[in-house]
Amino acid sequence: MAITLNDVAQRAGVSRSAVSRTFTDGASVSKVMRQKVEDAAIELGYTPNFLARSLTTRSTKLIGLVSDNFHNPIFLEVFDQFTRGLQDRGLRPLLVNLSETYQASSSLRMLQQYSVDGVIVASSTLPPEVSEAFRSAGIPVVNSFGRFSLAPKVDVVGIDDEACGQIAAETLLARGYKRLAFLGGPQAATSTQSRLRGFLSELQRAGGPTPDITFAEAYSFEAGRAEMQRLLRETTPAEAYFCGDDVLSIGALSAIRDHGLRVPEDIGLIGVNDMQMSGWQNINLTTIAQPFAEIIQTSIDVIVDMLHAPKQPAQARRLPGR
Amino acid sequence: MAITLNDVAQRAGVSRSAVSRTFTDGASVSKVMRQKVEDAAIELGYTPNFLARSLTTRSTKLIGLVSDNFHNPIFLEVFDQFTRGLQDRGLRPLLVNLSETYQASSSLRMLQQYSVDGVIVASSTLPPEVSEAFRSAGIPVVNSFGRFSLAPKVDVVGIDDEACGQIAAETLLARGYKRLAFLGGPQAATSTQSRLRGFLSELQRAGGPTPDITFAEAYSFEAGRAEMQRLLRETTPAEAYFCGDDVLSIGALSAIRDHGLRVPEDIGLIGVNDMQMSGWQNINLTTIAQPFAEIIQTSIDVIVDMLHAPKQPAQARRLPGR
DNA sequence: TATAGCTTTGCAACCGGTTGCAAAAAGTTA
DNA sequence: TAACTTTTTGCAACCGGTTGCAAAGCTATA
Repeated sequence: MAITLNDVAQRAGVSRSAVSRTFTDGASVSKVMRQKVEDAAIELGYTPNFLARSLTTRSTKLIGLVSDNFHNPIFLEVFDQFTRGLQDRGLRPLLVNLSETYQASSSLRMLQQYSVDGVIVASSTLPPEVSEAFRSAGIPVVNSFGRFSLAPKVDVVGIDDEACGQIAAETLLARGYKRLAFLGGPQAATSTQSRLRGFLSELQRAGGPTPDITFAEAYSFEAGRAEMQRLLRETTPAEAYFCGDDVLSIGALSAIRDHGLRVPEDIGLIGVNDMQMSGWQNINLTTIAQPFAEIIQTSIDVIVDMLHAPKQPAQARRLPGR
Repeated sequence: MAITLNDVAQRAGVSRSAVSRTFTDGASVSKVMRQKVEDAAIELGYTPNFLARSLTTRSTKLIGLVSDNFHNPIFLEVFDQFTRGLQDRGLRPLLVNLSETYQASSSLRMLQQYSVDGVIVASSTLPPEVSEAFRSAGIPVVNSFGRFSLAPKVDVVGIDDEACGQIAAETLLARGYKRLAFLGGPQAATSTQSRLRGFLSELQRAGGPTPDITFAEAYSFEAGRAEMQRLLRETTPAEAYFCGDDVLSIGALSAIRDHGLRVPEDIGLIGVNDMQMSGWQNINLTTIAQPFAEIIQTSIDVIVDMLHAPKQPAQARRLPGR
């Protein structure tokens, strides 16, 4: 069926090792030998089998890309950049979609079976145990968009959620809003908690009044809309809201406009993520940009480093938004 | 390093083949043997190496998922469903992001090197040659969201673009609009052309006037907005527009509203795709739903069938929107 | 021309599995 | 208990590559 090393060796009238060596860089082959082999290879249309090779070299160039976030549009950009970044370095993303039906534990076993060289867990919501399981199985792993910690068990690259909260407070205050409020994502999420912490500390520093604090059920349009509707109906709305993320903000925005109020004149609003669509003129949301490109680049750098020098102590990095 | 077949065999005091057989279903192993092996395997934490196995079984369960569409938010849903569908059937998606820097030809070679069992090309814009290259290399391939053809060289599963155009005309006419217009995606795209054809034929059947026809530069917000702005400025706008897709429509929508006109009172608008966000209350777009789930399911079914019975004649399927 | 030193090549074992085949073990039947 | 089936098991070859080692080939030097 497919052309193998043997076929080429036979065709070129040389040994199998000779063929192998011409396709391994750094191996010693003479000019004439290389020529003979390459001619035969081209003639037959030979391509070395990476998987067979990986058996002895113990490197598949396969990287597990594990995520559970297939609903927030921002993640399409994330996948785009991850796949390109990996491809550029000759690595191949094996995509794993974690869900209720496909659990982290089976993904670990699966990725082990495929001898991936490393794993990138790209998710802001998966618990750290998921990444840790890979590490204790001896697979290099980095947790992108994971939560920051001073003594992380695995390498983490994420945004600085506290800084986000500070920027939000700063920006809203600078624009003249006084009575601010926090409309977070799910209360249990650490990203929510960290952003809240940063938001509060900056407010305190600036001497502003304590903000109202509520949480939406999820990082989704519907949740943001529902919560803002409730706020407008049941409370005296604040002058400006710091919302959990852009999708949430857009939901809140729709509720505010439906209520006959204008943004930013009547109510201020600031989101997080700087998704493409936040800039669309009919949405036009003020938002804190996450350094997606940097996070992804750094994550890839980290995993690549680990491939060469495994078992450094884990390190958590957080990059500031703007 | 990792636990291998040999380790388990030794630990259990049996032959290598015995171990292999306990992990191959359909092989003949006695109760006691199986027990001994499984005990040893659990004790050592053994997982069979899929890649080594694939060498002899000639099946990797790897499926290349090739796309160039990492910007239209609808594709996040597409990737979500593809990955889940493949996982459910024990297949593993190897993601390939085609772009200027990563060409189709190198992806073919790469996927060959990884001995993928099959390839799904998920794109409405890639030329058929891309899929055809896989087929002529002997790799089972299906082109999802590809263009329909009566004598296709590879299997295609896509929407019925002509039917889309008809539905659009029907719907707009039924809602009382008379002077319709077509605001398509890129003129060169066959999807654009087919939708136009269906749109025209239905208008003709219904005896409506010939519509104005223009094209946007791309399937994007900016392109839709720019083209609609031009139309509002330079022409007498039609009563209703059939737009290339949802993102385009949302761009057009924003232009219309900025121009002080209301949808649907002043101008009608209908898109294609039924993206999640089209239903968001502050967008609220009328749109033709594509049967994404069916297309993806069918694509997977087709590729799975090919794995078992390769080399059926290629067939193009098109599923109607609604 | 003989010798030393470096480069190139092939042999054979190995990576972690599978599988056809024949021998061994177990189960049936008379 | 013997003869015959059927099931289970191990041996050894193989999948498509890589690589340590020693022999062979070359070049340079004396």
